[in-house]
Amino acid sequence: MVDVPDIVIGRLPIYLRELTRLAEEENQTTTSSHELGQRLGISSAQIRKDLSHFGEFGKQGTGYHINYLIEQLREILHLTQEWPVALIGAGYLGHALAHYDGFKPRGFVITCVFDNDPRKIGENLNGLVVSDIHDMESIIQEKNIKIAILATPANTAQEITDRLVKAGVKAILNYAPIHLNVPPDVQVSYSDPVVQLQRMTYYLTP
Amino acid sequence: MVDVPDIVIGRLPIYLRELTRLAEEENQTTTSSHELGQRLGISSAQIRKDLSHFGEFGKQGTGYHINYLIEQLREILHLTQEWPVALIGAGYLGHALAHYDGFKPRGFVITCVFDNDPRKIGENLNGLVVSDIHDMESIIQEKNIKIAILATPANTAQEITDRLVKAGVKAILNYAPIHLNVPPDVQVSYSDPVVQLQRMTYYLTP
DNA sequence: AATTATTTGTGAAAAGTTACACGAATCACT
DNA sequence: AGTGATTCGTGTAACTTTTCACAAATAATT
Repeated sequence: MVDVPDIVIGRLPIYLRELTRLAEEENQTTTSSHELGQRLGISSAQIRKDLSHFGEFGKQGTGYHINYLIEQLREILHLTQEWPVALIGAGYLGHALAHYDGFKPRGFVITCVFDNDPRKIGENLNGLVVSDIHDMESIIQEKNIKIAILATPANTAQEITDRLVKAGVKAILNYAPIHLNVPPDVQVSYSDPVVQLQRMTYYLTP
Repeated sequence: MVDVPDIVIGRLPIYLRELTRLAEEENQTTTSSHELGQRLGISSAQIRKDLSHFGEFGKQGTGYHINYLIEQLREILHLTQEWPVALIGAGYLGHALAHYDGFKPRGFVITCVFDNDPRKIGENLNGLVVSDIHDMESIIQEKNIKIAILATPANTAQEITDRLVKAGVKAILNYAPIHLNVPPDVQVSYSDPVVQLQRMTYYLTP
């Protein structure tokens, strides 16, 4: 279990999401690697191989008990605790993230919001008061926050990242359209809509 | 040039983004695969291999002329035209996307916005009037739109996707937390912040 | 009880991706 | 003009990831 490829880890949240759907919307208690793969456009063999890195969760002839597999995946992904998250940036995107109701049921709670714009500081954002970015480090350390969502313009992103890392943050979800330099023990995940659109236009005929 | 791996295509927009930065912010006219790789955390050999799928853009001893390489990448990715984009969903996320000023300079223009909520229809969203989703197909076909951004709740996403595909859309950027089923000639790109966070928590010690 | 149909977990093969390393071209400097 | 330093493009090797295919276990059916 020591050295599971990151590409495998990246699929586990997608399995978890679809399993939750199967349980909640289709009211199923059991599924198979074949059914899950069908629904996700992934081969059944890949799903079985992925899961086999962590143990034996299925039963020949039957498949997987959905609630049990959900529980196992939540443990593997360290989702048995709720993770507090710092949100940096209270612009339109910050608003959208602060109001998103999909975080809580899947393990995350936005706990504080920061901005450097005096007009935004003090604003109430879905129950959270926007704090001065000057206080970012102290609040993050006080609340022992390890995850941040970066929703600022590109020109401040690296500078804020450096401050987040110094404050002890170990995972950053970056919405700014820029590559971030971080130490090897800090995770970064990127979300630049234009990069995603440009990848797709390659396949389109102009 | 016929069969370039998708994983290579996915890196080209990142090269393009960093090259633009080098040109605009660092005022450089020339760079090397080594410098570009350093800045992006990618090996120089990989950058050269990636580019070699499409031609020979560099010069031994010198490297790459940035503006020329940008132009070539824009042609490869079909970014010499501006792409009109339909935005589905005028909630908080729709607002954020409609106000994002990063689309235009990188090749995309949100041209129409749809929602099914009567309170939102008619609303002015950064210069765009929100249309009734009932009119989605006719407007998309009339404007010959091939790209859509899906910013709706999960429970309507597949149904709207089916309608988009019927209307001729060939690329969908999906923010709803759900896998979409589409025909093989339609591209889908996913952006679910929770999936990205969950991938990172695997590496965090709880 | 025996037979047939499912389905898992996995070793081995196949396919895909990345890194290495080097010839060749170019540039900078003496 | 010659020497040394850069840098590209690329064939090959190393590594990673996916697919295949099958024994073993279970369930359903006769």
